[in-house]
Amino acid sequence: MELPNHAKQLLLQLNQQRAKGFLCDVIIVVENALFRAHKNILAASSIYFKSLVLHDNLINLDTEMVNPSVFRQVLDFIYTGKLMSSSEQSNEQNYTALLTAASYLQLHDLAALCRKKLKRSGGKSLPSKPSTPGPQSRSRLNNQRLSTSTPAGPKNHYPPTPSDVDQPQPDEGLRDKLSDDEMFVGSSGRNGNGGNGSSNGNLSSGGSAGEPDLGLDLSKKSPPSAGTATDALSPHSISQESPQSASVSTTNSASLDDSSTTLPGVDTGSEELNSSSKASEDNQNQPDGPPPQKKSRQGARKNEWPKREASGLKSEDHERPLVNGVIVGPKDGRSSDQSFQCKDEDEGGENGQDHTDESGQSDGESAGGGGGTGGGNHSANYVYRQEGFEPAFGDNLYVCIPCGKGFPSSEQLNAHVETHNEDELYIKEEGGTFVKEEDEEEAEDLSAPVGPSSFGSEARPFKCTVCSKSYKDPATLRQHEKSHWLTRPFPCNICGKMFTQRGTMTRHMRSHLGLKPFACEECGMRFTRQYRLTEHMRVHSGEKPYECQLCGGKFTQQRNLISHLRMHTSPS
DNA sequence: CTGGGGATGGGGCCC
DNA sequence: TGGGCCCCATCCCCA
Repeated sequence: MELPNHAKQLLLQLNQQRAKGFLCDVIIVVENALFRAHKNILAASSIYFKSLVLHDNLINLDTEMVNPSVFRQVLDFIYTGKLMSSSEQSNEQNYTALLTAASYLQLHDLAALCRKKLKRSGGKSLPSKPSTPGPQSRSRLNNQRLSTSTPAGPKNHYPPTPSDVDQPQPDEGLRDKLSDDEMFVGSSGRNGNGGNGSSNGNLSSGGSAGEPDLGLDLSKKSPPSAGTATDALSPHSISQESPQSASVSTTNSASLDDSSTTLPGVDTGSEELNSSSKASEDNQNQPDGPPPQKKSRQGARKNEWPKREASGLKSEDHERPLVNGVIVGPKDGRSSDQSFQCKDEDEGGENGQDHTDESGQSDGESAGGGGGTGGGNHSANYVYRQEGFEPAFGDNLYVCIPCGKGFPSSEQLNAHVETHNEDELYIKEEGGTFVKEEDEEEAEDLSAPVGPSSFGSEARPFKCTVCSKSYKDPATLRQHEKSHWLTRPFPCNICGKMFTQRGTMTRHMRSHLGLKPFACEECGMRFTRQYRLTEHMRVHSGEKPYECQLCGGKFTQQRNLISHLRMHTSPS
């Protein structure tokens, strides 16, 4: 007994879900375009994707290898098995580009298809050896850097180089990768920065030089997580997607919707951590008992950040995956960053979901991209609309989210986006919100009592003309002066929040993505920053280096000492 | 119920 | 650019 149309129907459904962003759990960034998709689907169609989605919910593709238009076709192909030709370019060009992309992405069927097409059309332009573009090698470097801790061989790079991908043995890049991931398993290197290898160098591929926003290497050391990697990546396992690989998403289960929790029997193995993942995880890790945490507190804690995120995403939307909707920048106010607002473009996708779709095809109503609207905040999200998914925009498939304008080409969108950034650069002075910072002095004395504390009084010849703070070197002064600017040059690509320092912004991005590279060996808890881990380790060691001079109370953290001191000093 | 303490998250900023 | 440390905010637990 076999349903003849089963596969087809299934694909159809999936494609419709993609159209609505329903259950989409990964965003692929291509230049300024964002595509949403399902990890499982991507992983099932390409080993390369498989390795990427393993640790990341945001994937940045090398723009030298694929552009938004091409990627749209690629994605369509993945979800439909059909090649929709692009009207923008000559067919041959298009197939050439597609072939390059397919090779890069290790979509071998698609590549073969393109080759066939090209051959048929006389294809001498067959790009059998796409030249190695700069960014590519950049990302490769990056990946090597990222995975320095892994012994994986010299070819330890993620985005396979073109020469790799075009090899007949497609799995080569993967194999390298495999070893990477295997290294994650139980590799608890951590601490001294030892552990963890790569994950996505791809985020850094960033495309054409000088693309400040996208070329982020957010993962830096990626989580030693993914105990799952081993089998998830076994070369032949594509079709037998193990539950583990399905569950991997590690980096950000926070952003996965509950579907991710529907993988009960999943033995996450050492996959630990996933600090953000739900309670079920604890059980998975410790099938026969409570989690190792000494305090239930920690168990509870584990949920914290997902919780926050969820709360930010509107409670009605129960854990709607962050990536599912495009997240729009917070309005203002400091803590606003903690409450991302999820664009509800796909309302129907989640609750009202399916249904609506039967009729048809990919013409669902509201599309992936996110309602274009933007509602006037400074989001920096730019979505490339997936064809057919958003009739409202007609031919203008490239839509700028902040203002909702559509553009017929990525170039035009890019140009437009530029103007946004500039605007944002010079606006943003709005009342009051952007304040804070100078409240540090008072606390200073409080924290003084103990701790390694501060300020030697070396020469600080570089003085800020605005606030007269002084610094040892001009670079620091420059950096400081930025804090006086009315503008913040570094926008978060996901929520649009602006930052004065790139580093702060990338760190912030990590929190979106749930990248928590630093894991505690004792309890598996994970952190976004080394410092946090250090701090946390005192919980286990019992060390309490901070002592209150007034009452002798000891604290593991300086900040707690400070708040304690407030208690002493506050009138009440 | 409340306040204090423990613990964690995120942003700013200096080095 | 990344690390480290500061800050505030917040959550949870417990007395």
